[in-house]
Amino acid sequence: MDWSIQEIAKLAGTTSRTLRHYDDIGLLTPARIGSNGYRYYDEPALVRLQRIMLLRELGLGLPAIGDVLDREESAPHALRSHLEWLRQEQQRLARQIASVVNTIGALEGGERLMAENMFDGFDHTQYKEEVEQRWGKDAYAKSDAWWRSMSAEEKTDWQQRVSQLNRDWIAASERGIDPTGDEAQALAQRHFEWLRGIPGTPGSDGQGPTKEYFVGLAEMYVADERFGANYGGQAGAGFVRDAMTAYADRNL
Amino acid sequence: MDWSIQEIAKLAGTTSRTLRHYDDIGLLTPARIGSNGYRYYDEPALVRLQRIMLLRELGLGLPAIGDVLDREESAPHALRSHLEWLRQEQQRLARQIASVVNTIGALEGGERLMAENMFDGFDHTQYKEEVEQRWGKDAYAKSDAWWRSMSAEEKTDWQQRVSQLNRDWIAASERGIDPTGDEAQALAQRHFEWLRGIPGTPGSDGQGPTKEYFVGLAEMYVADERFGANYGGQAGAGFVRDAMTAYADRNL
DNA sequence: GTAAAGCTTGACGCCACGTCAATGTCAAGC
DNA sequence: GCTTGACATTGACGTGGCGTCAAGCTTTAC
Repeated sequence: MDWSIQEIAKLAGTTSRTLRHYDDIGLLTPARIGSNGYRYYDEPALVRLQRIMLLRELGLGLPAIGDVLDREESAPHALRSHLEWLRQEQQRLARQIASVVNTIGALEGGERLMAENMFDGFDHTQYKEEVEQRWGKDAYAKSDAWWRSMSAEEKTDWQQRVSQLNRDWIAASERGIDPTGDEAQALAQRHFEWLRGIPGTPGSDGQGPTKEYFVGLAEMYVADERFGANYGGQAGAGFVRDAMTAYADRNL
Repeated sequence: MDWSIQEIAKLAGTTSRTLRHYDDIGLLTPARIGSNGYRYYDEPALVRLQRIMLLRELGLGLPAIGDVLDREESAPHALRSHLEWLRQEQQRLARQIASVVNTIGALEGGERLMAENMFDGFDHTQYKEEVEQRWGKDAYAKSDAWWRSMSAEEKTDWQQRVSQLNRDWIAASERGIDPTGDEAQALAQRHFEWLRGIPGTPGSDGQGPTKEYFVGLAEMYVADERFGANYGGQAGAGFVRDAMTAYADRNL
């Protein structure tokens, strides 16, 4: 199964021109090229594109992105590092929102503005060098160390656990059992453990995710129907959500 | 009180070159220019710069930003519109995180990727036209309508309420009363009502902010010391946080 | 069979600055 | 008073990541 250049552009929310540019500079070459000269992309290309766009949001230049991707072995463990960045971005946004709310309050109160507060959360580029360092030399220190410390056996074991968890969720929801019952709660527990194992997740180095984070993720499964497809559609996602929130209420 | 070009650049997290560029194109002219030719900026210039940078993050071009700012009357009510955008960005990020978590799970489970899920939350530019429209012609429909529908009297009334609320928070915290007591809870109630009045805030058109949002904001006051300065420093922010969380526990 | 839509390869354009270069100015220390 | 180093000025050129034509071939839809 492969896609035309336009199809992949729409999927990724970019343009065909950009994809051709990426081909030109050798950043993302199509899976195959038809006898007519058309570019066709496959699934691995999609994964690579997702990573390219993540790195672009990070502010990296295209050559730097190429370096990072080519020095890469495992896509998943690099994606974990991306997650960390994304979460920092969320915090930056949160601070920016707070800053604007603050400015509104001050302006409407007719008070003096405190310059330092006004721009909190704004500096988007400040870490640029640090970012280049991290993604260049440092080789994903945290995430990498974590993944590398596993033996090949442990790695496949980890993968199988994820896969099994997904299947078990679907099976449980299809059997129509009680999401607050023991069996579903055991699944929620496993889900919790899985999240804890992802570096960069809040609480991954300690007691595990916070209640808010855990519940928030569960809600997201339902809120976005396409996302819930992983758990066998809307109904499955709802089941997962119910089980997870019940678990959070009791244990977190 | 005014600042040199470098000082203001550091405050805003940008460069002096950018500020000179903004001066060149007439987007942000210094408050005054010394006899030596140096640029000096004052407080209104800072406010304008904050808004410029917000609009830049929106993806607007500099000429468009100039248009928007010059057509502007009230800074606060425009900032409210910005808030809405920022919150949408947060949601986009949340979806992007979910998407990446999803990809990790799928890759490690060795499952097939579903292309539509992979890029959820990525499209950053899709709304560009819509944004230009909104900030151009549409004249901040929601926020504007809300603000304009108020009489002059109501507007000053609103402003005074904000200002008074801030002062009351500080006074209460300095008196050392119990944050869970009736008096502090009344303040939390007023804070709640204020947030409800800000369009774009989750729940602003209904029952008011959700518990999570309310508590999250309270936590932020403490987490970032500079931000808490509005409430009379660390201690004041802690007091506000305690009162707000107690309020949320009981009423939300 | 024809039109509309999509693909190709160039090639030029462009915005928001980065990055020199050459020079003037301010504050601190000797 | 003189030097030094940080910071300011204007001017000009450079550039990254595409957008945007142009001219022509292919595929799809009717």
